[in-house]
Amino acid sequence: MNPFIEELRWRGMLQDMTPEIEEHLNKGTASAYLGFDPTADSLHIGHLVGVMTLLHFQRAGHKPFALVGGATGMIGDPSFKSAERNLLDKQTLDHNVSCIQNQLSKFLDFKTNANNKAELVNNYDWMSQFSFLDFIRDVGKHITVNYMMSKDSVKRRLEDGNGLSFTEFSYQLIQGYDFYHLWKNKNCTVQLGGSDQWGNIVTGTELIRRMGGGSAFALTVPLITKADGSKFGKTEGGSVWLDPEKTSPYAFYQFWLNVSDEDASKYIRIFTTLDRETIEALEAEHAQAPHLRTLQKEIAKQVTIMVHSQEDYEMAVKASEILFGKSSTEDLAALDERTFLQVFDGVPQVKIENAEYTALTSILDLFGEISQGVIFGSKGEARKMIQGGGLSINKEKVADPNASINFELLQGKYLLVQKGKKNYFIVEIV
RNA sequence: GGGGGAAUACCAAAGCGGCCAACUGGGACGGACUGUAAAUCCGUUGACUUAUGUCUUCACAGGUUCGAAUCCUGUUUCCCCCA
Repeated sequence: MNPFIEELRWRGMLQDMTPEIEEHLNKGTASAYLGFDPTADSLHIGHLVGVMTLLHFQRAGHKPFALVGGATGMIGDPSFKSAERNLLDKQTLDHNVSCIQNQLSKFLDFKTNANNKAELVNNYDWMSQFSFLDFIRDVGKHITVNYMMSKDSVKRRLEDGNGLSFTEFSYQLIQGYDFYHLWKNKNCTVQLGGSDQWGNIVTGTELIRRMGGGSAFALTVPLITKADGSKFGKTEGGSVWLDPEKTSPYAFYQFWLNVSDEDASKYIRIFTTLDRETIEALEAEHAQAPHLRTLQKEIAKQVTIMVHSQEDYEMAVKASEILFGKSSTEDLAALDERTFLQVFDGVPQVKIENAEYTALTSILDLFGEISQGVIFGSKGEARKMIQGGGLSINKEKVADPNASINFELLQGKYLLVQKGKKNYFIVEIV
């Protein structure tokens, strides 16, 4: 029985672990690391699982290392990818590394005076010191190719005929060496990671045994899935990023709010730090009145606040109420301009000259060339949508495409156009 | 190498001289219902337009015909059978 492992277990975050890890963690403060691949200049919500794992580790009194793969990112992990990766150039990589480091610093406690202060490391710092010859002599010598080829991640690539380059093949050695390096220099005895990392991690423990004669441990977290089988963390717009420039706090909040009931129980355990009693109480509440979506709201709240801020959360709630609640034209008109623009941050905008606007004779004309195809590709398309009852302006449904234009402009200059349920556009009359 | 078959819109799949911008299913997009859900039901789905219209489509290039996705010739690709 180890508190950290128990915590992961009831949260459904335990996939696999090496045999003696519990006894090891029970001995006192241990150190563990978890790696992040700098494939982009922001983390996305998939990475959050790793972040939470480290967070629980630190909360259990242990010392977490967040490793950003400045070196491994140059190679590309073959794990469960179907094809060879494109390599990023050094400059992009540097940029990505610093962005990700910056984001990570928000989640773990890097400032505490306690001895389990979180630390940020970059494997480029030690890997870049290595010459190729030194590496293959000092590290490569300890691991056989047979061993490396027996990994599922490599086997799969060999079997499906696409093959993999020597570069990607050697990935597990680099990652394995990271573990050895941290074990040797930072007394880091545990590596945490997603279940797809198991093979790489074990190569690390193997290296530690052979090169250092020591023992080290591994624990993996399951891959996050969705009940309907589609990929977790994706929306029509692509990944859900932690960077507010890439995914607005509003969109971020919405993502969590739209999680299905089946997934909500699972996610609230993984992505929030709420304790077991609280979660079970929320689940009971949710079961009583599923339409209130208690679980989704709580997840969305917790995660939005953790990743963004209290203010961003409140703004997202406000925006959601306006966009999806029973708000009316009056409610819209009552917003001050600042709030209005914040709520509709990221919504596509069209600017129309006042003279042109007043010259329009029918609603349909608004979607002709004057709006540059932003809202509709053509007038015919707009007409169909209006006839299908799918268009609202200022929250009021437009029924007749030929009706004349007679809208109250919000803030004296905006029109809020809604296409379908979730697509909003702002027309600004200038 | 010989013989046979197929190529249709995002996908699958009908059509086999005019009634075909092309049945139907899936997907996508809208609507109703609902919990900003699932299930269900309804509508749209070549383009532009809103007239009861024009234009561009049924592998590609030619041809027959008043008229072709439908017939003929050639080309390309794919599948099957025999060697």
